[in-house]
Amino acid sequence: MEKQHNLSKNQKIIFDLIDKSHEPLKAYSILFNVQKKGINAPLQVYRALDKLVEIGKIHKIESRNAFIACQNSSCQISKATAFSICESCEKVSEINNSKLSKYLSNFVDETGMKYSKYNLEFFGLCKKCKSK
Amino acid sequence: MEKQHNLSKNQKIIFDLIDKSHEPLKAYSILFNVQKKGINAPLQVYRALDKLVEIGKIHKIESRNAFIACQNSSCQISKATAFSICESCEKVSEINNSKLSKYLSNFVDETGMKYSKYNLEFFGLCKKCKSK
DNA sequence: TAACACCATGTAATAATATAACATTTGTAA
DNA sequence: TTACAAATGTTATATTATTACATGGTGTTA
Repeated sequence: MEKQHNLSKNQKIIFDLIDKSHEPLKAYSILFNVQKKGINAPLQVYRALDKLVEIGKIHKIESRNAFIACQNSSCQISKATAFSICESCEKVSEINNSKLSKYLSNFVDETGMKYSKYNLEFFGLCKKCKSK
Repeated sequence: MEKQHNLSKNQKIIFDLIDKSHEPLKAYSILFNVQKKGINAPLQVYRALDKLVEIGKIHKIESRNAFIACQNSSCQISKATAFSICESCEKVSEINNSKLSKYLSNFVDETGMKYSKYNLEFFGLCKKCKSK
Protein backbone atom coordinates (compact mmCIF):
# COMPACT_ATOMS: atom_id res chain seq x y z
CA MET A 1 0.00 0.00 0.00
CA GLU A 2 1.21 3.43 -0.95
CA LYS A 3 1.98 5.84 1.83
CA GLN A 4 -0.52 8.65 1.89
CA HIS A 5 1.06 12.05 1.80
CA ASN A 6 -1.10 14.81 3.08
CA LEU A 7 0.07 17.87 1.29
CA SER A 8 0.52 21.05 3.22
CA LYS A 9 -1.15 24.27 2.17
CA ASN A 10 1.63 25.53 -0.08
CA GLN A 11 2.35 22.10 -1.45
CA LYS A 12 -1.29 21.67 -2.38
CA ILE A 13 -1.55 25.06 -4.08
CA ILE A 14 1.53 24.37 -6.13
CA PHE A 15 0.70 20.78 -6.94
CA ASP A 16 -2.78 21.75 -8.12
CA LEU A 17 -1.34 24.36 -10.44
CA ILE A 18 1.16 21.94 -11.96
CA ASP A 19 -1.41 19.16 -12.18
CA LYS A 20 -3.87 21.35 -14.08
CA SER A 21 -1.21 22.53 -16.51
CA HIS A 22 -0.78 20.88 -19.87
CA GLU A 23 2.86 21.78 -20.05
CA PRO A 24 5.87 21.73 -17.75
CA LEU A 25 5.95 24.75 -15.47
CA LYS A 26 9.00 26.68 -14.42
CA ALA A 27 9.55 27.73 -10.85
CA TYR A 28 9.18 31.45 -11.39
CA SER A 29 6.15 31.01 -13.59
CA ILE A 30 4.65 29.04 -10.73
CA LEU A 31 5.60 31.80 -8.31
CA PHE A 32 3.93 34.36 -10.52
CA ASN A 33 0.77 32.27 -10.66
CA VAL A 34 0.43 31.68 -6.94
CA GLN A 35 1.13 35.15 -5.67
CA LYS A 36 -2.58 35.83 -5.44
CA LYS A 37 -2.75 32.87 -3.07
CA GLY A 38 -0.25 34.39 -0.71
CA ILE A 39 2.94 32.69 -1.81
CA ASN A 40 5.38 35.51 -2.25
CA ALA A 41 8.92 34.22 -2.32
CA PRO A 42 10.91 31.88 -4.57
CA LEU A 43 11.95 29.81 -1.61
CA GLN A 44 8.37 28.97 -0.77
CA VAL A 45 7.97 27.61 -4.27
CA TYR A 46 11.24 25.70 -4.29
CA ARG A 47 10.52 24.15 -0.93
CA ALA A 48 7.18 22.87 -2.09
CA LEU A 49 8.69 21.65 -5.37
CA ASP A 50 11.45 19.80 -3.55
CA LYS A 51 8.96 18.02 -1.36
CA LEU A 52 6.62 17.18 -4.23
CA VAL A 53 9.53 15.75 -6.22
CA GLU A 54 10.68 13.78 -3.19
CA ILE A 55 7.32 12.11 -2.71
CA GLY A 56 6.87 11.53 -6.42
CA LYS A 57 3.85 13.75 -7.06
CA ILE A 58 5.79 15.74 -9.63
CA HIS A 59 8.95 15.28 -11.68
CA LYS A 60 11.58 17.71 -12.75
CA ILE A 61 12.42 17.83 -16.45
CA GLU A 62 16.11 18.45 -16.03
CA SER A 63 16.85 19.65 -19.53
CA ARG A 64 14.13 22.26 -19.22
CA ASN A 65 14.28 23.25 -15.56
CA ALA A 66 10.58 22.64 -15.39
CA PHE A 67 8.12 20.50 -13.49
CA ILE A 68 5.22 18.26 -14.47
CA ALA A 69 2.78 16.19 -12.47
CA CYS A 70 3.40 12.49 -12.31
CA GLN A 71 1.14 10.69 -14.78
CA ASN A 72 1.26 7.39 -12.95
CA SER A 73 -1.60 7.25 -10.50
CA SER A 74 0.47 5.22 -8.12
CA CYS A 75 3.38 7.66 -8.22
CA GLN A 76 5.74 4.87 -7.36
CA ILE A 77 8.23 5.48 -10.07
CA SER A 78 9.75 8.74 -9.01
CA LYS A 79 13.08 6.92 -8.95
CA ALA A 80 12.69 5.64 -12.47
CA THR A 81 11.51 8.36 -14.77
CA ALA A 82 11.37 8.63 -18.54
CA PHE A 83 10.03 11.44 -20.67
CA SER A 84 9.52 12.28 -24.31
CA ILE A 85 10.19 15.85 -25.30
CA CYS A 86 9.25 17.45 -28.58
CA GLU A 87 12.02 19.79 -29.62
CA SER A 88 9.65 21.84 -31.72
CA CYS A 89 6.57 22.48 -29.57
CA GLU A 90 8.19 21.50 -26.27
CA LYS A 91 5.40 19.11 -25.39
CA VAL A 92 6.55 16.74 -22.69
CA SER A 93 4.99 13.39 -21.83
CA GLU A 94 5.87 10.85 -19.24
CA ILE A 95 6.69 7.48 -20.74
CA ASN A 96 5.10 4.58 -18.94
CA ASN A 97 6.53 1.48 -20.51
CA SER A 98 7.11 -1.48 -18.27
CA LYS A 99 9.65 -3.13 -20.54
CA LEU A 100 11.73 0.01 -20.60
CA SER A 101 11.52 0.54 -16.88
CA LYS A 102 12.37 -3.09 -16.17
CA TYR A 103 15.30 -2.92 -18.55
CA LEU A 104 16.69 0.19 -16.98
CA SER A 105 15.96 -0.74 -13.38
CA ASN A 106 17.90 -3.94 -13.85
CA PHE A 107 20.72 -2.37 -15.77
CA VAL A 108 24.14 -3.17 -14.38
CA ASP A 109 27.24 -1.79 -16.00
CA GLU A 110 30.75 -3.15 -16.34
CA THR A 111 31.85 -1.67 -13.02
CA GLY A 112 29.24 -3.68 -11.18
CA MET A 113 27.57 -0.52 -10.02
CA LYS A 114 23.87 -1.08 -9.42
CA TYR A 115 21.75 1.99 -9.69
CA SER A 116 18.98 3.05 -7.38
CA LYS A 117 17.53 5.71 -9.61
CA TYR A 118 17.54 6.96 -13.18
CA ASN A 119 16.15 9.71 -15.35
CA LEU A 120 15.80 9.39 -19.09
CA GLU A 121 14.82 12.10 -21.53
CA PHE A 122 14.06 11.33 -25.17
CA PHE A 123 14.05 14.10 -27.74
CA GLY A 124 12.41 14.21 -31.14
CA LEU A 125 9.40 15.56 -32.96
CA CYS A 126 5.89 14.78 -31.84
CA LYS A 127 3.27 13.57 -34.29
CA LYS A 128 1.85 17.03 -34.88
CA CYS A 129 5.17 18.72 -35.44
CA LYS A 130 6.47 15.92 -37.65
CA SER A 131 3.61 16.37 -40.09
CA LYS A 132 4.14 20.10 -40.45
CA MET B 1 34.56 9.27 -41.56
CA GLU B 2 34.07 11.74 -38.79
CA LYS B 3 34.07 15.40 -39.63
CA GLN B 4 37.12 17.09 -38.24
CA HIS B 5 36.34 20.11 -36.16
CA ASN B 6 39.13 22.57 -35.75
CA LEU B 7 38.55 24.22 -32.46
CA SER B 8 38.90 27.95 -32.21
CA LYS B 9 41.11 29.56 -29.60
CA ASN B 10 38.50 29.87 -26.86
CA GLN B 11 37.00 26.51 -27.67
CA LYS B 12 40.40 24.87 -27.35
CA ILE B 13 41.23 26.54 -24.06
CA ILE B 14 37.95 25.47 -22.57
CA PHE B 15 37.96 21.98 -24.01
CA ASP B 16 41.48 21.35 -22.71
CA LEU B 17 40.46 22.40 -19.23
CA ILE B 18 37.42 20.13 -19.21
CA ASP B 19 39.35 17.28 -20.75
CA LYS B 20 42.06 17.40 -18.11
CA SER B 21 39.55 17.52 -15.29
CA HIS B 22 38.55 14.38 -13.46
CA GLU B 23 35.17 15.76 -12.55
CA PRO B 24 32.39 17.63 -14.27
CA LEU B 25 33.07 21.34 -14.39
CA LYS B 26 30.55 24.10 -13.96
CA ALA B 27 30.48 27.08 -16.27
CA TYR B 28 31.54 29.66 -13.73
CA SER B 29 34.25 27.44 -12.35
CA ILE B 30 35.54 27.18 -15.91
CA LEU B 31 35.35 30.95 -16.26
CA PHE B 32 37.34 31.38 -13.08
CA ASN B 33 40.01 28.99 -14.35
CA VAL B 34 40.48 30.56 -17.76
CA GLN B 35 40.59 34.20 -16.77
CA LYS B 36 44.36 34.10 -16.81
CA LYS B 37 44.08 33.05 -20.44
CA GLY B 38 42.10 36.13 -21.36
CA ILE B 39 38.59 34.81 -21.24
CA ASN B 40 36.75 37.31 -19.10
CA ALA B 41 33.03 36.97 -19.56
CA PRO B 42 30.45 34.26 -18.94
CA LEU B 43 29.23 34.54 -22.49
CA GLN B 44 32.61 33.59 -23.87
CA VAL B 45 32.46 30.43 -21.82
CA TYR B 46 28.88 29.59 -22.69
CA ARG B 47 29.49 30.11 -26.38
CA ALA B 48 32.41 27.72 -26.36
CA LEU B 49 30.46 25.22 -24.28
CA ASP B 50 27.51 25.36 -26.66
CA LYS B 51 29.72 24.67 -29.62
CA LEU B 52 31.63 21.88 -27.90
CA VAL B 53 28.37 20.21 -26.91
CA GLU B 54 27.05 20.61 -30.44
CA ILE B 55 30.02 18.87 -32.00
CA GLY B 56 30.09 16.19 -29.32
CA LYS B 57 33.43 16.96 -27.69
CA ILE B 58 31.77 17.48 -24.34
CA HIS B 59 28.46 16.60 -22.74
CA LYS B 60 26.32 18.45 -20.28
CA ILE B 61 25.29 16.60 -17.13
CA GLU B 62 21.84 18.09 -16.90
CA SER B 63 21.12 17.22 -13.31
CA ARG B 64 24.32 18.92 -12.22
CA ASN B 65 24.62 21.82 -14.66
CA ALA B 66 28.13 20.67 -15.38
CA PHE B 67 30.21 19.54 -18.32
CA ILE B 68 32.51 16.60 -18.97
CA ALA B 69 34.62 15.61 -21.95
CA CYS B 70 33.25 12.89 -24.17
CA GLN B 71 34.91 9.58 -23.29
CA ASN B 72 34.24 8.00 -26.65
CA SER B 73 37.14 8.66 -28.93
CA SER B 74 34.82 8.79 -31.89
CA CYS B 75 32.53 11.31 -30.24
CA GLN B 76 29.70 10.06 -32.38
CA ILE B 77 27.24 9.49 -29.64
CA SER B 78 26.50 13.01 -28.57
CA LYS B 79 22.88 12.27 -29.44
CA ALA B 80 22.80 9.18 -27.31
CA THR B 81 24.33 9.81 -23.93
CA ALA B 82 24.28 7.87 -20.70
CA PHE B 83 26.02 8.63 -17.45
CA SER B 84 26.45 7.14 -14.03
CA ILE B 85 26.46 9.55 -11.15
CA CYS B 86 27.51 8.77 -7.59
CA GLU B 87 25.20 10.60 -5.25
CA SER B 88 27.79 10.60 -2.51
CA CYS B 89 31.07 11.69 -4.11
CA GLU B 90 29.50 13.11 -7.27
CA LYS B 91 31.79 11.13 -9.52
CA VAL B 92 30.36 11.00 -13.02
CA SER B 93 31.27 8.49 -15.74
CA GLU B 94 30.06 8.13 -19.24
CA ILE B 95 28.47 4.76 -19.86
CA ASN B 96 29.55 3.13 -23.07
CA ASN B 97 27.43 0.07 -23.46
CA SER B 98 26.41 -0.93 -26.94
CA LYS B 99 23.43 -3.02 -25.82
CA LEU B 100 22.06 -0.12 -23.87
CA SER B 101 22.59 2.38 -26.64
CA LYS B 102 21.06 0.04 -29.21
CA TYR B 103 18.10 -0.59 -26.98
CA LEU B 104 17.47 3.09 -26.42
CA SER B 105 18.22 4.22 -29.95
CA ASN B 106 15.65 1.78 -31.26
CA PHE B 107 13.09 2.54 -28.60
CA VAL B 108 9.67 3.38 -29.99
CA ASP B 109 6.81 4.15 -27.68
CA GLU B 110 3.07 3.65 -27.93
CA THR B 111 2.55 6.92 -29.76
CA GLY B 112 4.81 5.80 -32.58
CA MET B 113 7.13 8.66 -31.86
CA LYS B 114 10.68 7.82 -32.93
CA TYR B 115 13.37 9.68 -31.10
CA SER B 116 16.44 11.27 -32.54
CA LYS B 117 18.25 11.82 -29.29
CA TYR B 118 18.26 10.80 -25.67
CA ASN B 119 20.04 11.49 -22.43
CA LEU B 120 20.08 9.06 -19.54
CA GLU B 121 21.42 9.63 -16.06
CA PHE B 122 21.77 6.80 -13.57
CA PHE B 123 22.19 7.55 -9.88
CA GLY B 124 23.60 5.39 -7.14
CA LEU B 125 26.67 4.84 -5.06
CA CYS B 126 30.01 4.12 -6.64
CA LYS B 127 32.18 1.23 -5.45
CA LYS B 128 34.23 3.38 -3.12
CA CYS B 129 31.29 5.11 -1.50
CA LYS B 130 29.30 1.88 -1.18
CA SER B 131 32.03 0.26 0.88
CA LYS B 132 32.27 3.11 3.36
C1' DT C 1 39.97 43.27 -54.91
C1' DA C 2 35.45 44.38 -53.33
C1' DA C 3 31.38 42.47 -51.53
C1' DC C 4 29.61 39.04 -48.97
C1' DA C 5 28.70 35.24 -45.81
C1' DC C 6 30.06 32.94 -41.91
C1' DC C 7 31.96 32.10 -37.65
C1' DA C 8 34.19 33.62 -33.65
C1' DT C 9 35.31 37.24 -30.32
C1' DG C 10 34.72 41.13 -26.84
C1' DT C 11 32.00 43.71 -23.50
C1' DA C 12 28.23 45.39 -20.69
C1' DA C 13 24.04 44.65 -18.85
C1' DT C 14 20.50 41.83 -17.21
C1' DA C 15 17.41 37.75 -16.92
C1' DA C 16 16.40 33.35 -14.97
C1' DT C 17 17.23 29.80 -11.69
C1' DA C 18 18.24 28.45 -7.01
C1' DT C 19 19.94 28.64 -2.11
C1' DA C 20 21.54 30.54 2.64
C1' DA C 21 20.34 32.22 6.95
C1' DC C 22 17.32 33.20 10.43
C1' DA C 23 12.87 33.63 12.91
C1' DT C 24 8.39 31.73 13.66
C1' DT C 25 4.41 28.61 13.39
C1' DT C 26 1.95 24.30 12.85
C1' DG C 27 1.11 19.37 13.07
C1' DT C 28 1.66 15.26 15.40
C1' DA C 29 3.11 11.81 18.36
C1' DA C 30 4.91 10.44 23.01
C1' DT D 1 1.66 19.58 27.09
C1' DT D 2 5.86 18.92 25.98
C1' DA D 3 8.78 17.99 22.49
C1' DC D 4 10.12 17.16 17.91
C1' DA D 5 9.74 17.30 12.92
C1' DA D 6 7.90 19.65 9.22
C1' DA D 7 6.30 23.67 7.15
C1' DT D 8 6.10 28.65 6.75
C1' DG D 9 7.60 33.59 6.15
C1' DT D 10 11.06 37.00 4.87
C1' DT D 11 15.27 39.14 3.28
C1' DA D 12 19.21 38.78 0.96
C1' DT D 13 22.27 36.66 -2.10
C1' DA D 14 24.45 33.06 -5.01
C1' DT D 15 24.49 30.63 -9.28
C1' DT D 16 23.36 29.80 -14.00
C1' DA D 17 22.40 31.66 -18.48
C1' DT D 18 21.03 35.02 -22.18
C1' DT D 19 20.21 39.61 -24.82
C1' DA D 20 22.02 43.11 -27.36
C1' DC D 21 25.34 45.31 -29.87
C1' DA D 22 29.94 46.05 -31.88
C1' DT D 23 34.28 44.11 -33.84
C1' DG D 24 37.52 40.96 -36.12
C1' DG D 25 39.18 37.05 -39.07
C1' DT D 26 38.74 33.89 -43.07
C1' DG D 27 37.21 31.94 -47.19
C1' DT D 28 34.33 32.43 -51.40
C1' DT D 29 33.02 34.43 -55.49
C1' DA D 30 31.71 37.88 -58.66
